[in-house]
Amino acid sequence: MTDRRPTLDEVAKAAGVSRATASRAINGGLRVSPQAQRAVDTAVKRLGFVPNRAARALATSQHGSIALVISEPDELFLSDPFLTGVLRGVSGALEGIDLQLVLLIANRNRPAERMAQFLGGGHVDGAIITSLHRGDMMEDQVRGLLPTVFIGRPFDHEGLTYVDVDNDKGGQIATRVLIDAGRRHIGTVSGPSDMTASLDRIAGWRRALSEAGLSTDAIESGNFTIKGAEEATVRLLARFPETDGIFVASDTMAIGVNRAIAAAGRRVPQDIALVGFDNLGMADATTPRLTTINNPLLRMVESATKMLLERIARRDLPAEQVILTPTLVPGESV
Amino acid sequence: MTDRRPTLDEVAKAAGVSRATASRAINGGLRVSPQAQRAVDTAVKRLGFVPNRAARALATSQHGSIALVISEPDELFLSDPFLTGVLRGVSGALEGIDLQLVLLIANRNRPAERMAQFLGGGHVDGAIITSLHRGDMMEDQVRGLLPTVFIGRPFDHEGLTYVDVDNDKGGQIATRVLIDAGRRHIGTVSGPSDMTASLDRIAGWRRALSEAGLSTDAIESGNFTIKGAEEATVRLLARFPETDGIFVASDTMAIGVNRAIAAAGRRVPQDIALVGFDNLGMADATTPRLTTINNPLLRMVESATKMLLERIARRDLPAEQVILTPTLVPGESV
DNA sequence: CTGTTAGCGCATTCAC
DNA sequence: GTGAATGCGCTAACAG
Repeated sequence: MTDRRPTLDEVAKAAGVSRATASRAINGGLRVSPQAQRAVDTAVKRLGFVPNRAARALATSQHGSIALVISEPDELFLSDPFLTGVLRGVSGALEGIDLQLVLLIANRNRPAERMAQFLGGGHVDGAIITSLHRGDMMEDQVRGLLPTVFIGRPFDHEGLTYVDVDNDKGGQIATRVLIDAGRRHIGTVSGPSDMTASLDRIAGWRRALSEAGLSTDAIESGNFTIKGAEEATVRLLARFPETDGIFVASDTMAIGVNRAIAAAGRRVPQDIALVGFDNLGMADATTPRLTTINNPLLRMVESATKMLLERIARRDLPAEQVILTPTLVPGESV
Repeated sequence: MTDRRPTLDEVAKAAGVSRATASRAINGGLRVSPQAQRAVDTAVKRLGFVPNRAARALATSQHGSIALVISEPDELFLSDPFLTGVLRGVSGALEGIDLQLVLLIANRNRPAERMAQFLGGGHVDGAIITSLHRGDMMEDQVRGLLPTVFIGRPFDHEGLTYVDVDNDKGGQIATRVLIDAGRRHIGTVSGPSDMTASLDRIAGWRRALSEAGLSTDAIESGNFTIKGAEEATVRLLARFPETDGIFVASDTMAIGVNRAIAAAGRRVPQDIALVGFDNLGMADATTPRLTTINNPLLRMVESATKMLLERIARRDLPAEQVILTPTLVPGESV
């Protein structure tokens, strides 16, 4: 358990070169003679040398790691495929790159401020922040402190770099599908009001309805959870019994909406048509298959990661925003 | 962006003490006079000093980080609440402890061996490994190399420390519920055969059936995914049309099972009774509410994290296994 | 209780 | 192309 790992010194000695040459050979091999390179390579292999990251970090003041911050104060903690998608995407984008992924999850006991303090502490080379809520105060804490890319537009996005899907447009597309299907009493089960994604989707829903001259009163928050959506739907149907279409702000919530509709003795899509949002696998889980809006999450995450890497390499890049376009995914719920 | 962070030297100078004293004051304050402590404290606060982790790691040869390894070769990557639960649990158990969580996700491009190599490289103080598949070869790579706790029994568990739920017993409980409800043709939609959790649950199912003198032929693998489960159920019902009960090895898969049953024109529970496994939120997503087996995942994860911390503190602890007991969660699917 | 002295392992000047 | 020297920021002996 305590067999000391070989150091660069030992490699150099074994290869019959100086530590400096060994170091160069290991880091790209610039200005190293072929034979020295070979000698070092074999020595490295023979001894099983692995550079000590701490020492390297100390010497270069680069840590070889980035933080992934998930700000989720609720107990619920995104029982959504969203999180999984982000993890998978970031991890995938980091393949082949020698960067560690440090995971920071903010919650009640570990508030966002303390996260931010850690980020500012200079322990990582950069950060990707997602699932941000209003009041997290994360924005100011990282602005100018370290390279950061947000996934999902932050509330206070002045001078910040982020990638997002056009949630407003997505809401519009979804709602228009319902309108085009002849529905005239279209409600929405929205996400929590402290996230920009929720607000933007609501805005799109509202805009499409207004343009069509329809009422925008039927809105209830489902908090991005199954149970929350079920309860929201119950309230919605109580307030607006004539509802014949619902834009559900996430596919996960559609499960709850479906249940409430069934409990009310109504059918999808005959009585009430449904359009969801995300298409991250959950749409397959509903019967009938949900019509939904594709959220290009994986592309967003990959962009975010690439942008972060650029920003780590060149710290003077101006803030940049990337907005991807959502698309309709037909199903059988309209 | 490049405003240098204060160093311990500067704190010491500001506090009018030596670097050593400043260091002691910051690390617990042992053998430090009250006034020196105060002086250092205020200096730290005033300068906004944050210890450099790399330097500290280099000096102490402790990295202040543990790895969470998720071994998921499939593209699917656990679209299951399981992963979320593990992340949340580990993150929660680390609260207040100054340990970073480094996330390692193995997949096709980044095979488990390379993970293991990293782990052996001495960049983290310990590791929690979960979602292990047969052939990952992770076991040998970490054995004796660094403190490690597995969540879910590894295949080759000789001398390894792990926590697990008693999957065999869970399978038995689930199957007995079906038997007690009068079902006599009980199949199972299982997980992938390269995970111990799958095999153990199958074993429990088989044992309960054998004891009751019932057939154990009706088994199909659903691979722990919704779609896989749907297809498995189609096959199962084709092979055994008389099936009147199914033990579904995960609640997530139950969604697919449900769909296949509905597509076959049969009803739950009247025609076919269902018992799932996990109770990690997904059971709420099915109609009727799924009868399932509680998987004490959060407790498992918390145990695993605590055990790891102990093992990091005392590297001579003998291997240890913790097996938690699953319990029945009544629903309306039986 | 305190300060002085050495490293931890590596990258990187700078002469050669 | 190579090696000797220096420092990254911190902790840990040691002597006082």
